[in-house]
Amino acid sequence: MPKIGLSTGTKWDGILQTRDDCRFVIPKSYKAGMLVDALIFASPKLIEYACHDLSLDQTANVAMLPGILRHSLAMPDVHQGYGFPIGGVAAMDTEDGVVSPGGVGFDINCGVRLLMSSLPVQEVRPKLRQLVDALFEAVPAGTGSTGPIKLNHTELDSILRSGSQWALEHNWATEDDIEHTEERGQMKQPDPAQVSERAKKRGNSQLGTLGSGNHFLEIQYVDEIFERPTADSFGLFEGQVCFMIHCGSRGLGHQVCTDFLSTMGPLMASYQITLPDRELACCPISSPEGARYLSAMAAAANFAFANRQLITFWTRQVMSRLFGEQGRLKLLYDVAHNMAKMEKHRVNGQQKEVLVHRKGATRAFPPGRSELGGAFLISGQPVIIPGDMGRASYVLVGTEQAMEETFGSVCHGAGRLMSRTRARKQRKASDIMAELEAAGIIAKATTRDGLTEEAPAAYKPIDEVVAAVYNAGIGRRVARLRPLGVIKG
DNA sequence: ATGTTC
Repeated sequence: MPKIGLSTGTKWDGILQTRDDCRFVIPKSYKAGMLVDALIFASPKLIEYACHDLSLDQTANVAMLPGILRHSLAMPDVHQGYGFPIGGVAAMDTEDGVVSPGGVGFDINCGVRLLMSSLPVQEVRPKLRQLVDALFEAVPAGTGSTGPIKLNHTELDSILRSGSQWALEHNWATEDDIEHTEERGQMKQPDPAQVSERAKKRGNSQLGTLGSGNHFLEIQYVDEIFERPTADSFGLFEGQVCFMIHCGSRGLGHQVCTDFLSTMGPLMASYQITLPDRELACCPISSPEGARYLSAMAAAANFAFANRQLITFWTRQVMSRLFGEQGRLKLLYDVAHNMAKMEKHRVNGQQKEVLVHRKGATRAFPPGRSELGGAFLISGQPVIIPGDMGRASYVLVGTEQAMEETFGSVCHGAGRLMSRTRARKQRKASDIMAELEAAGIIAKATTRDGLTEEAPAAYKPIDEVVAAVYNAGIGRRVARLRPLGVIKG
């Protein structure tokens, strides 16, 4: 079997077949225990990147999980994560398959939304510094940051049950926001009783906060439209100022993941599950523990939807103060990047319900899928792909090809190229800030590390990641956005 | 990602 050019020093030394320009395969014969092939979407350059960490080993390991259907999938932004790679997709048979907290990730329902203004970039630039300062003031950011809302137990449970719907009841959201959020901002079958007291304690002061790491609030403008009719139907136009919010379920979701990893790990032997990596802790979907995790995950996901909705509200308040009626913001869409969901897919010629784990991957449904309401039923689902703070972000749209190959999924971002430690050592925060300013981008972060670890050079080139997606036909480009200002944790 | 080692 052909091996592709693996330079010395790469960590991956296994079998990797090149199927075409954007598809690479690790056959199940590679390693005992693999139940299906691993299929990686990439380019010759991006697959090289994936060979430099544990991405491919992890993608092969996921192919060993009981009940996995079709392929263990990796997106072009893949990089190593906890057990599963980030940029991984795995769909499980609901009868004999497993659910794995590591297949969702620590930040349950980490996700991203795009708010559209009606303002052209030239009208915002004169007030850009003021806008960045006001947003930095209005949106709590950073590790352990807390917000102005203190929730009692009853209210927190209400958020865990209702997500964005709770925000609507308190006038933090509009009906239009709900219609433009995946799952209408309310995952089905949440159970607050499955969320530990410790998780609730961590979450009860963190609603409406950004957090740290790769989370951000960015001011952007539409730089290029690739598909005009779709852009028109989404409400996107050249020069338009937009706001991208990227964050998740904060300490609450993190604790839910931690709790269930320690619950499931010791139980695997009793379910006769043997896997090569303890980070792949899992239980059958049909087991009590599997069901409990899914209902706790749904509750944490609802917290994340409400969290992004509150940050939306703070952003609208600032825009209204600075631009009045002109500063109105409409939500294009809100997508989850870290989630396991029950969905109907065609497998081996028949429609069946499967559990799709997406970890650092975005649902990308085509026109006609019943989950999509209103205009998206005709256009297909908007897919929002953040890049890095210096280059670009994208809006894509879902395709039928994705349903056939990736259970309706695409990448979730650029994907890290270097570790946080390496990124920190490589550049000074003041240099990155100066470079961004020279490019007309104003960045404001709570810590210097927040900037160095998230420097553009720490990420893969988003243009190439997105090119791999549309070359494979699993998503189409609608618009590219450029950064103007960024708030970091 | 994360009260960045209960």
